[in-house]
Amino acid sequence: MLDKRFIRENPDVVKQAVRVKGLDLDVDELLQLDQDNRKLQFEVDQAQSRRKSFSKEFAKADEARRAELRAEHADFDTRLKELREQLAATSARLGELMLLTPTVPWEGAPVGPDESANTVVRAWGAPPSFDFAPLDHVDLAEKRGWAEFARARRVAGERAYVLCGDLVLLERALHSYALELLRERDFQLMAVPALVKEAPLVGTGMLPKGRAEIYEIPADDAYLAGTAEVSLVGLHSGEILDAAKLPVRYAGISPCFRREIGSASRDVRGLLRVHQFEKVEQFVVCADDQAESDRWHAELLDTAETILQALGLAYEVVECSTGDMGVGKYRMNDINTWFPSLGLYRETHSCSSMRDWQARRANVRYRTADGEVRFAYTLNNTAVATPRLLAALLENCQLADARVRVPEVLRPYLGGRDTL
RNA sequence: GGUGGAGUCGCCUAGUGGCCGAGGGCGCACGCCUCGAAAGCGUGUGAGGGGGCAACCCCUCCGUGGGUUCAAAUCCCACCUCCACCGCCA
Repeated sequence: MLDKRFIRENPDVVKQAVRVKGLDLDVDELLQLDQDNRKLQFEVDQAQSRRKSFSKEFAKADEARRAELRAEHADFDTRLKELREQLAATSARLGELMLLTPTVPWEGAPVGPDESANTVVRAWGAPPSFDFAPLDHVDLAEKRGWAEFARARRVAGERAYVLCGDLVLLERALHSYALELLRERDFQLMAVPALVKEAPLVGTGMLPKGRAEIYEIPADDAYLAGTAEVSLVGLHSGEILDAAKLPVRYAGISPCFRREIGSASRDVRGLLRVHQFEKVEQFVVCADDQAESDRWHAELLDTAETILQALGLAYEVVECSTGDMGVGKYRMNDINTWFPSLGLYRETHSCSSMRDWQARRANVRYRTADGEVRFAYTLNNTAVATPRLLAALLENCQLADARVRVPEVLRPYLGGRDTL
């Protein structure tokens, strides 16, 4: 969501953002509605003001005068009611459009319709070379008795999986390592709800646009969140934070649920694209200062890269194009990790700067030292999302005999074992 | 699942239809006093929207949404959250 004043003053900038992001939003309609809405608001305010003085007079009036006033009121109230209805209609429509307004992307983002326009900004590590025929993560896991797919699907349908034995421990190890790293970097560890109400989903920007992607539980007016970000933003919804409390840094861990409705029959094999997964998410609320936000963006990226480097996984950092980054994002960098079985890099992390787009929706503000109330900036990035990263780890660290070498940083969480 | 109680300006609290245009206390800020501070005294103390060149003015907000009424923090309905107890349960 954007500042209405900004839209009024920079309609062309907003239109340009709508265009490069490939969105469907009529900015002129929005501006017209905004103008209509303000006019109506003004009229309603004035009518309301008169009505108040009527009521005061009524309290002091005698019966004869009261009858007169009642008669005058009848007309007046009809008109006020009409005005109110018009105002409700325009402001509801305006609100809908406001929820679709995009963050203006940073000038460095490649302009393009989708991920095909993304560019690689740097790469780290070399894909491993094997002197044996490496297995893909599915074959490897099944060979070791570490996963069940057919049976899992009997229980939970397509894209379901069961992790078994050491793979359960390895998954935990990845999360434990990520949480510990983030704790050392002054992030507050948070285990948050995945079962959430509608409001935080709207607040984060997952709704209304992403409705098809979210599991809904209508009986309880609830949803299953696709990321811990939903709860983390929601925690501060409606608050005015003390500037001294900023930046707020969270490492949120939660199960995540995605319907993958647009991915029918894509990546149906294995652990790459599943409906339920486990993720440690990095999340920051900071002051509305672009330079500071940029620093946090870099730090969130650095933490993710530190994790991948510590795991010894080759990756590339991608600058996401305007068409790929989504409505609310100012800047987005994906990190793609090497998957030997695919022979390519696949997304394992996604780092986003939202400016105040999310904070405006969720109404997260802060008070500056001189008492001014402002919307905060928010950022987020994956730390570790499993089982996708688990699959990468298996494939990259496999040995000729189908054992898996454990990266050193995970060994403390696996009883010191160097292979599984 | 059931029963009862409660949600007011950062915190506590007053408020049972018009004197609430929300009072008081705490906290906070500024001033007086003081060598300095504390205490004391005084003044101020929310958010959002709109109008005006401006000083300033108007409207909305007492958990949320409806309703009754000329008029709602106050009455009615629904929902949300919290507290207590009962039942069930990891």
